[in-house]
Amino acid sequence: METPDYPLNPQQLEAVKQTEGPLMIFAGAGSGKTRTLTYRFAHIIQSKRAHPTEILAVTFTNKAAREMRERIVSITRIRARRLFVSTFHAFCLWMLRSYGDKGGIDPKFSILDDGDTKRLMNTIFKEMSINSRFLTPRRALWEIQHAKAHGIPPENYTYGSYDLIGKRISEIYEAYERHLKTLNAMDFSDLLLNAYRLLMHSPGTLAHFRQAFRYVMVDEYQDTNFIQYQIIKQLAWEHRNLCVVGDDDQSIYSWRGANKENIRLFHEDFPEATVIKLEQNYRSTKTILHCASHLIRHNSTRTEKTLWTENDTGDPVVLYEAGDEEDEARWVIEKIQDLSASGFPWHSFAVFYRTNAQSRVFEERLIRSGIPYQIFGGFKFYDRKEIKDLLAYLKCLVNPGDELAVRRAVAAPSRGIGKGTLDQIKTFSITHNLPFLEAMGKISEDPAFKMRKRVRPFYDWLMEIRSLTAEMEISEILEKIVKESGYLTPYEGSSDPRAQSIIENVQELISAVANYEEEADSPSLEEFLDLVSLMTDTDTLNETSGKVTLMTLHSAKGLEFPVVFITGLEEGLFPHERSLVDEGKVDEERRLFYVGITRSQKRLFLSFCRERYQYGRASFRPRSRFLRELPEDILQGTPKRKSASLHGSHSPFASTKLSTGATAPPNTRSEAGNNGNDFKVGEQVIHPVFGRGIIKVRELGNTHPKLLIHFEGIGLKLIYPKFVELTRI
DNA sequence: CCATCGACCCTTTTT
DNA sequence: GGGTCGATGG
Ligand SMILES: Nc1ncnc2c1ncn2[C@@H]1O[C@H](COP(=O)(O)OP(=O)(O)OP(=O)(O)O)[C@@H](O)[C@H]1O
Repeated sequence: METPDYPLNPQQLEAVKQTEGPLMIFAGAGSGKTRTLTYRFAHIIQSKRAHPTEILAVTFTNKAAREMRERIVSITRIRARRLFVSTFHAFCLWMLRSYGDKGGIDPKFSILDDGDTKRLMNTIFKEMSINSRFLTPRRALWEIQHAKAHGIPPENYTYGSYDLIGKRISEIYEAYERHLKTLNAMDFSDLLLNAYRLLMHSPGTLAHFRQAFRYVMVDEYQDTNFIQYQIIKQLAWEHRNLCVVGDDDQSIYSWRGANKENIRLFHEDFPEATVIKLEQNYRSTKTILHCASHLIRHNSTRTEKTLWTENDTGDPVVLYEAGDEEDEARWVIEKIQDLSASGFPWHSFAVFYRTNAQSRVFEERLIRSGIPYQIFGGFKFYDRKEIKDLLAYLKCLVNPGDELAVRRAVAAPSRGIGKGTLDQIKTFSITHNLPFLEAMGKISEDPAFKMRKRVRPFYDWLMEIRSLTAEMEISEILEKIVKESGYLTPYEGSSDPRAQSIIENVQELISAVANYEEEADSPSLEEFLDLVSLMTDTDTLNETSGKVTLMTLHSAKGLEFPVVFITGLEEGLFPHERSLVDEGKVDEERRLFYVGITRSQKRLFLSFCRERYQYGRASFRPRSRFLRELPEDILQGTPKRKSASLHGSHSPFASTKLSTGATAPPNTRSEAGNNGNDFKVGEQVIHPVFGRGIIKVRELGNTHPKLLIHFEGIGLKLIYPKFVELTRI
């Protein structure tokens, strides 16, 4: 059967038709890679080459998976009971839960999130009495995650040539693994690593999966790590129907073990592979595309790609030099309002930044302006304390070995069972080789332990709930836990908005559970907890939500928006200072910028700040080197602003046209002014430009105090007395 | 045992 | 500026 009239160009169609044998689709941003992969999946079904469940497609995020699944269903009109389109993590988790017993894995294992692993590592450091400036828990975790991404077990761990520190980390790694085992838990990297081990140690399982998935496809291939590649390689090794899709210029996750080298490995392992290039960009204007291509050429190690578009030239890229982050946010929101007035709906806009910490100012401004927005990254709903507390109860019910969950549940709310008691239970569980919760059970019946009187009621209550899990809905169980534990009691009737929000969040959790039960085929507590563990907030992003989107550049991968703002283009922030030590790392930052630029369909706005508050202190940084790497002819500075808005155009920081090819111009601000410390709220002053005004707010800031001044006939302005000559009346 | 306060480290980026 | 952890006193 031939392809129906899929809306694809000839190269895309070629990739779709080439269903047999290894295939690499290698192409630049916005060239329809994901679209091609989706149609390829559909085509394999429609041409009856395989049953829908015999095709595996791996995506980068759950959201991408969900979208691809929906597209496939709408193209093929199949009734999809279970399509294997998911992230690596979700797929590996599924393998482990359903076939883990073949590799000696207890399928009820818990998944530890970042906070859990951090806390675990802290206790390990205490146990091993490690207190070093060079070896922090954070650092050890980082090393271990890296080792795991490369499939290195503790005994083989080495750290460069620094034997001493390497040996220490290897010991920590070993202890960490031991703890995970007693907890019957895995961290995120374990999901991949243990799935790989399962395949390698259980020939029957490997054979089964090789047969089960006759076609394998991977999106965002450039950001797969070593273990992920080994997994797909193993699955596809015999039938060799492996299609990978990627763009080396968009590799932005090497810091968490992603390995661009996988592109080369693919060619080595599958030398017969066909390579198809896609060269037409369907997403962006000519200007934006030119900007992106010009930038990325500054990277030394990359494969040159042709990328062209039939789209319009479009508007110039706009650069704004902001005084500080408040001014930057002010400018962004002003632009959003302008464009909104000319017909762009709120969800056309995305504001990107390098670090999550930068989001706050934008949020505040958006709230004040009454613009609806959605923010991703940083703090997740499921990271909130009240949510984690309640989920801990549910985890105890599933995995009695999960000491972390039990400890958390016991302490929320506090019920007279403290650290001493819990440590005794811990010791008992080790000496008697029992899961933590069972040790608690034994102790609560043993008269030798005085504290049993306090432990018993809690334990019995938990067991009672556990005995009900079979017959009750999950949401009912959760409600029972909330009610009978008295979790909300301290917050009820409180007028504190914080308490109010805790109650609301708990209610939201209950409805989330109920919602899950309604949607799922065969809901289970275990599956719900899995979904929560793997959920990221980008998964809840909605492109037609009628809201402005705020996110980091990393989260923006794979998305597209009509109007994009890339903010904080300062040396040390973007590229981040942690990357400056290493040319390769700066290249990755540049790719990140490339990814950001290429998310944009119609308009692109860039900005940087002269001054930015970090950790509450001011820092001055020159504009990002990346700005000098953009083509100067399409870049347009925003003309110097004339008063009119709430927060001021501090005249010394007027925007300038970008000057390329030279180092950033020196800071032109005058140091002549008063440093502001001797102005008081309520004082009247005269400003050289705005005239007579009264000081409303004095913000002491560390180095550069700010004054909020109300000027007659003009309104409120933010003034830096250090840079302007203010005269007292 | 637990609530509160202060010291300290922190910030890249996320499945 | 903020969140986490440990010391301290109730
Ligand atoms: N043949 C085509 N005809 C019309 N539109 C297309 C075609 N191919 C791709 N597009 C559109 O171009 C945009 C980019 O496609 P897609 O997201 O698949 O590209 P991509 O290569 O995966 O992008 P990136 O790697 O930058 O995330 C989408 O809006 C898609 O619908």
